Amino acid sequence: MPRSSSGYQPRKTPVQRRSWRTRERIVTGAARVFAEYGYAAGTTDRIAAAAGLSIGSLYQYFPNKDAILVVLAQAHLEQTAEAVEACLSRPRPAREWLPELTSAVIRLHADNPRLHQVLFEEAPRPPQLLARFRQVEQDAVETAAALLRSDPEMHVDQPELAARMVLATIESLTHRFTSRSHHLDTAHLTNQIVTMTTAYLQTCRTPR
Amino acid sequence: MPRSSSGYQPRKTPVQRRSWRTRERIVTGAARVFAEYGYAAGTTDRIAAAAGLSIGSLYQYFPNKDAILVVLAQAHLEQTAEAVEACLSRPRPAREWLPELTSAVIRLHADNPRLHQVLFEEAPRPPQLLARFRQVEQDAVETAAALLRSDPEMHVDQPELAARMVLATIESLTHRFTSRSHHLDTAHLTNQIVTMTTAYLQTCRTPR
DNA sequence: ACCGAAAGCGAGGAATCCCTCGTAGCCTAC
DNA sequence: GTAGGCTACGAGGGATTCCTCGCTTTCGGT
Repeated sequence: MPRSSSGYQPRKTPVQRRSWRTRERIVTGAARVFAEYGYAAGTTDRIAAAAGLSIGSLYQYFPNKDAILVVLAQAHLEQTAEAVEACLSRPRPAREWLPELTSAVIRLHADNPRLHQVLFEEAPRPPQLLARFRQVEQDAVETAAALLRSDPEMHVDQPELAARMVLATIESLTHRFTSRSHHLDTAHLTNQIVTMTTAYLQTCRTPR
Repeated sequence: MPRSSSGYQPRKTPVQRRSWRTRERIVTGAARVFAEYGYAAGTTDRIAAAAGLSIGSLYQYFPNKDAILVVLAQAHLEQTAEAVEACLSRPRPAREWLPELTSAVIRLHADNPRLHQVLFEEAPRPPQLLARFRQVEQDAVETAAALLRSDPEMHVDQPELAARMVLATIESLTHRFTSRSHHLDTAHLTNQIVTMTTAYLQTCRTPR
């Protein structure tokens, strides 16, 4: 728990080129430390050491430990939002965007599953982060629902519900099969998730 | 992190009736505290207070904080194993056991989702617990695969893989939709999960 | 009623951990 | 070249947590 002043804003904005690099070193070092030690044992001392930095310098850039975690989490969140945007921005049938989106989500997580687990499950998520999280999720659901509604090959009964289920399935199964070692390679996993969600969507056809 | 002697065995076995009740008070108190405060802030002091007990007495029954958590987690694990056993013990079509199993899993989690989240995601899971976890999972997969193989209404191509996907989907979606408040009531959630997994299984038919 | 053992008590030791603050080095603009 | 701000340092304060240990209270059989 942070004992210091509240807030997660950066303490000072770097002006010299040197300090920009230092900030980057802290963030990437923190990613390594959190992934290896988890949240609780990922101490600020360790993060500073991993960044090749003194503890005092670290606190020139971040007001507290959680602020570093927030930066990491937000980066992942924005990456995800971008991927969703890229897959769902233009209208096209689910047959096209479903495999693409699944593959993108898996790719985003295959990178460093343990870190994501720490960021979004183990660590405490500040309200600010949670709000953005929900927003990205809600946007994705609404966009996907719209695509389903105008899908010429697919007539699902309740697009909102179907979209939520499909997106939840993609993300949940991705988390599950990348975090623990279930020896399911990326290609097979993508295949299985696409099979499952496609089958589901086809079952949700409106009876006519 | 535990500073004390390693191991998670109970420190002493109760002999008087009084102490059996005390042990129970500790476990139920810990469940409340972990659910409310999470793992890190669920201190042994708080647990002792919730159990109406002094900290010293608590350590007469458990060698360290994690040992209490292990008891809670194992209880849930065994409950799950029983539910799986009850649903998959005798051969019958997926049409019958799939809704039953889904409903049972959801019922087990609807109880206290926050506690399960703490037990299996937030808290560190000792190897002993992880081993049992994998064993229960593997048993369930193998049993379900056997059922799928002998299912007269369903001819899935790779029963092992299909069973793993189905079970993973049931558990993952249950966790997801019970932990965060997604205003999906139990009945609808069951329905959706059954729809999804059934649709998946029917897609996995062996071409003949 | 008595006694040995079981159960209960809680102040405090030892170990971390987060973060501050006084000090020292470095860089850029002039 | 030098002044003044920007960056880096790291010992240690303050807070928190897990767990121990010496002592007291309660129980159950005789």
